[in-house]
Amino acid sequence: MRITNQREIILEELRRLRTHPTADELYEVVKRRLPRISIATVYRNLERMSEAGIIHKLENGGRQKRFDGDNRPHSHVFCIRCGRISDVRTVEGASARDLILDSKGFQIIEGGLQFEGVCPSCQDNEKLEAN
Amino acid sequence: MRITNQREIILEELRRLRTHPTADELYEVVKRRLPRISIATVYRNLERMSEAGIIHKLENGGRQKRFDGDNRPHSHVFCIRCGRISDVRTVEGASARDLILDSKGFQIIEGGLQFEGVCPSCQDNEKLEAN
DNA sequence: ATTGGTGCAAATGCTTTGCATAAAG
DNA sequence: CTTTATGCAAAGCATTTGCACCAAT
Repeated sequence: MRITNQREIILEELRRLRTHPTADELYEVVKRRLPRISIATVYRNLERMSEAGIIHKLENGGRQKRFDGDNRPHSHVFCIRCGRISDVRTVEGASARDLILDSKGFQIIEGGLQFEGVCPSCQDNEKLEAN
Repeated sequence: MRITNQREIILEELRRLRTHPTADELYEVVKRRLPRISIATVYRNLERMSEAGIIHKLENGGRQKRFDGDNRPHSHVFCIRCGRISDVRTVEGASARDLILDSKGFQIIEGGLQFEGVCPSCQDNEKLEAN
C-alpha cells in the first residue's frame, strides 16, 4: 500500500474526527485540504484501510456506512432514528469471542457487542413530536 | 396492518427458510406461490414487519440486507466473504443489555452479540484458491 | 521505468416511491 | 364505502468501476 497524500490526509482526518463519519462527511472535511480529491478516492481508501485493519467500517441499519479511525476493540451504540453512533463502555473481560459456544463451523475473526437505541437528540425530537 | 395474502405468504416463507434470506431470495421463493407479486411488495412488507418487531432485519458489512423470521433474541455470525449468516449459541445470561456500563445518554432498545468470520464453504474456497 | 493510485463520469445494484388499480375491513 | 396494499415502472442514492492520466517507489 503506497503512501499517497490523499491516503495520509484521509486517515489523519478520520482519526481527528470522533463522530464516526460517513464517507461523504469525511470527503467534505478532506476536500478543505485537498480541493481536487474525488469521492471515489475516499471510498477506495476507506475500503483498503478497513480491509487492512487500520480503521473500522461500521454498519448501521441499512443506512450509509460509517467509519471509525479508532481501531482498538470497543463497542458502539447506533441510533435507530438518526444513524448517529457513539462509543460505549462495557464490562472488562467480557469479550464476545469468549462468549461464543458454537460457531457453526465459522472461523471467527472478530466479535463485538452491538447496541441499538435512541440518541439524546432524537429523544428530544420525539418529545417535541408528541405535541 | 391489514392481513393480505402477500403479507401472510411472505411471513410464512420467511419463517420456513432458516437461511436468513435477502429480499430478492425471498421474492424468488414467494413468487412460486404468488407469481404476480412485485419485489416492491416484498420490500415494503419486510420493512413494515421488522418495524413491528414481527421479524428481524440483519445488516451485513454493507451487503444486501438479510431477514430473519425468528424474532426470539439470539446472536448471529456473518461470513465476511460470502455474506452468509448463521445463528450461534452464546452463554446464558450474558445479555448485552446487562453488560453495558455507560450508554452515552442513548435509550437502549436492544443489544446483541455480533460476530464476523468465514463460513465453512468459504473456508473450502480459500483452500482451493491457495493452489 | 514500472506499478499502483487518482479523478472523472458513467454504471451498478439494492431499495424506495409515485401512481393507478385492486383488495380488505 | 373508505382506507390500505399492490404491481409496475421509474427514480434514488450510496457505492463501485472503467479508463486515461499522474505520482510514488
